[in-house]
Amino acid sequence: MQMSRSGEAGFGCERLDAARNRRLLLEAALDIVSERGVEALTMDDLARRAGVGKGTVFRRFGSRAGLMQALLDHAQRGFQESYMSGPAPLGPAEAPLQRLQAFGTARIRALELTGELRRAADVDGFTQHRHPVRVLELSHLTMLLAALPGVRDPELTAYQLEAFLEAGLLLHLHRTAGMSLERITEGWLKLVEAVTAE
Amino acid sequence: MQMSRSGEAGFGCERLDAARNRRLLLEAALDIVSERGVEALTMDDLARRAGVGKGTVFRRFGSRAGLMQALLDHAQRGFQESYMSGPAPLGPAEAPLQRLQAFGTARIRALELTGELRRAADVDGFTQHRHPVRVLELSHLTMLLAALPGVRDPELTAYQLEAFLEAGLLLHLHRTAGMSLERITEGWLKLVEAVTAE
DNA sequence: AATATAAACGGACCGCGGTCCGTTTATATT
DNA sequence: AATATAAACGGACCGCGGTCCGTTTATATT
Repeated sequence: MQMSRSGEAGFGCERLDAARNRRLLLEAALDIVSERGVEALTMDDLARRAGVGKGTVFRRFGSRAGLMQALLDHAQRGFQESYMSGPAPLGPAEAPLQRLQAFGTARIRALELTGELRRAADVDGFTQHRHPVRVLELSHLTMLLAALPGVRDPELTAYQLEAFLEAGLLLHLHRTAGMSLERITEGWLKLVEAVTAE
Repeated sequence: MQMSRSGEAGFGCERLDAARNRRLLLEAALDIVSERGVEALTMDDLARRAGVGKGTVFRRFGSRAGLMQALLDHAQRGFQESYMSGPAPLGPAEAPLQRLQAFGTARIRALELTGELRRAADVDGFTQHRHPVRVLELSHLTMLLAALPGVRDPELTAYQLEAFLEAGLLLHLHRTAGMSLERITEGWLKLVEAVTAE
């Protein structure tokens, strides 16, 4: 009988061909996205570029949103480390209020880079709030808010803050409504001040 | 030569067959949605039920999201009248701060009824912020916020408030995160207080 | 009433995301 | 090395949203 797979610790226990195909697919996806943008990526195209069958793509990532999620996860890894264990003002050396403000400021600054990717990973509309990247950010915001005396319901307040940072909204404010990133950032700072005031 | 159509004043200048088909389609769509839910509505199905060609559906509503928008617009007409010209606390007889609070409270209370419809009308992710229903609500919030002394940037603050009332988020908070409507409403009231405090 | 014409119609068609299931292959076991 | 088997593979297939374009029709004009 075959050993049952552990299933823990990420993808370390994948079969060799599976791991190789994952890598091929992610590389091909990144190529397409950087060449022609997020919208232009189709799953058939991706399968062809990576030299695998279409079924394999869906076996690996579940859906188009899942693939985007994987790309986003990879692209955000540096940011995640920064706000979890990096230097001030994002990291734990800084006071909670300033970390909150720095968090949003960084997110808004990165809008041009990762905005499209985030929006593509959010298409779902319902499960978008369960994506690992978002869940992690949310628990981070909740933790920071819980450390401040003026906040009654840190979890719900975290959702309120995160809602403003949603990629679709920020892109709309910047591109369609024509607001400058400075103005949006200022709005973020004021919002954080407001919800944390005693 | 034929008279050029005015194009103004809604759909009053539609050809008779066009107007009839619009009505047939909206009725059929409402039937399907109330019978089997928003998700179950397909454009082919709708065309068949209404007894028209598929092209006609898209000629009328542009897209699935456009159709949902039309349904939502119809469903929300009463609410729109309430907050624009109805009695207190939603209407103009009440003070701005209380109207703001009543607005969100009403939206949260109506979640079970129109939440799914709103989410379906929002699928786009980018143009969702340009839909007439939302634009109207947004300008209403902006106006109320502009009447309060503590608000520096009413337009941006309106977006921040509206972001929390987004249907996908509220449904997630209520159904997935398990928060009661009372708690969510309380969060809304606190948020309004916070962003309007001097 | 006859006519012209812009508007509306409708269904064949397209490309996409996603599924299904018979085939292949990596790996544990002997 | 041979074997068993669970996992991975891949491409035909499906249903959907959306488009295209030849055909029909409401309506203004004569």
